[in-house]
Amino acid sequence: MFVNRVRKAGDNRVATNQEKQEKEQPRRRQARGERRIAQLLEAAATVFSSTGYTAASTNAIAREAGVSPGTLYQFFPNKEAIAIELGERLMREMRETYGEALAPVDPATPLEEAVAAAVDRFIDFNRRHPAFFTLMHGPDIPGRIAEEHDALHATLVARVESLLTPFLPDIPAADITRTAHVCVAMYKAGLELVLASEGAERDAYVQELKKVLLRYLQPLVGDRLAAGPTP
Amino acid sequence: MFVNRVRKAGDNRVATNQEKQEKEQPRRRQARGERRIAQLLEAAATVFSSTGYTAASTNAIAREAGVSPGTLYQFFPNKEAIAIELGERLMREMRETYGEALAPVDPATPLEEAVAAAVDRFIDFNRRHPAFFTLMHGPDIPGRIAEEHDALHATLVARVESLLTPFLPDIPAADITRTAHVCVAMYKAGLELVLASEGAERDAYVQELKKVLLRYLQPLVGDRLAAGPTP
DNA sequence: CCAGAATGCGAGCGACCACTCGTGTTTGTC
DNA sequence: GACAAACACGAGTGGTCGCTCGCATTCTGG
Repeated sequence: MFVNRVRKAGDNRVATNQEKQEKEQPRRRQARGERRIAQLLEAAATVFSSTGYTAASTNAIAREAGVSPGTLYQFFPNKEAIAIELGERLMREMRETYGEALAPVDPATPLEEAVAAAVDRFIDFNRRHPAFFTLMHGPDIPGRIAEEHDALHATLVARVESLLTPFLPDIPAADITRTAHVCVAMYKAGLELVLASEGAERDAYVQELKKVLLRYLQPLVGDRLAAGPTP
Repeated sequence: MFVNRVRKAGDNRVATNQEKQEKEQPRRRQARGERRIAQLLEAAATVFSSTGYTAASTNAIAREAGVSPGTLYQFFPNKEAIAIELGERLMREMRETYGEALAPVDPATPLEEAVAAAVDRFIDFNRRHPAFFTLMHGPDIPGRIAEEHDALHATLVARVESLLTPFLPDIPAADITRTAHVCVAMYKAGLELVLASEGAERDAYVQELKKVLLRYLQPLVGDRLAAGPTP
């Protein structure tokens, strides 16, 4: 279903003695440690979003954070763990901030509003956290993050599906699923376009993205409701 | 004294020895060499499309082609050159096969047909050459291929623009350009969806992609048809 | 048929990278 | 203040990768 996932040799996977200790032993962490972790994750976000996951070296992340490589490994067992933790924090923040953004399944809401609101919110989030797009889109991400991405993708599709279903009672479920997949794919492509532009052009692309989604969905909904908000 | 010298040990990056060689002295190549090159490029296409550019090792390409690493470097100065040559050959084939596919600027052609034909042709090409998508889409591609990609992208956008323009005489050029960018972006997203599925599902996605593009463009064209020919 | 060019091989080199380890410093607790 | 644990450092380790080099083999023109 998804693009080529590369789990490549080069992730020198070594079982370390740290892993054994951290099995079920929550390490007593000082405030300084928590600060370092936040600092490292911020640095990682910067480096990841500017070079991608694979090309980002742990030394570069440590340098960006102003610490030594050894310090980095004091808090993360390996490179992948950094990306996973960062991804999880971003996912959590997104869910907290926009958790219910995609689930106003009230069929009274005009489709236009639902689409516009969802697009605006998600674009806003991605604008504020460029690393999120990098982690969830890169073709070079390791297995674990890919799972997270797939989970997020599935959630998105499911939400769109449930958002669509009340509008489309006569359509087979398989068709609705496919339609949802198309919507998400088009949203992602539009997001890329939006993130790559600035200022007025960016806003214009946001409008175009909404147009694409709306016009794609309108004919389906039109069977049931008169197209657009009726005066 | 044999051929290529230069290249001190430790100069792991850029190849400067090619300039002298290929400047005005095309290497006399035997039929066997041409065969090897084709063989290596085919192997590279396989490896690239299955693992991506960065993760693909030159040794893996050589192994896939059934030759030694040294033999590979007999014909290509470095890894990037392999991708560049492969990209150029694919681009050339695409231009030869579908060169004029996107330029039937006959305004009499219904938009629906134009869109459907273009989509079908390009999808067919990408189905037959999976490496093309990998090379032109990967975020991990080196500078030179990125240039190629940008050139192709610009060409695509320009073609779509010129295809659109006769339908939309009243729209500002900037808007048409933006619309073309959106079309190409949506096409790429749809292509990804199509390439990731198979059989009937694949065909269904092709249909959906056409719908997306058509419905996005229809209102623009519709304005014109409704208003009649402009004086 | 035979010089020399083109082709082929594969062990190995240097660079880089993820990650470690011995050692020293700070911090919390008694 | 004493002690241990957490934190910090950075040179070093093993591994992979792009690429090379000396040498063997095959082709081609004269």
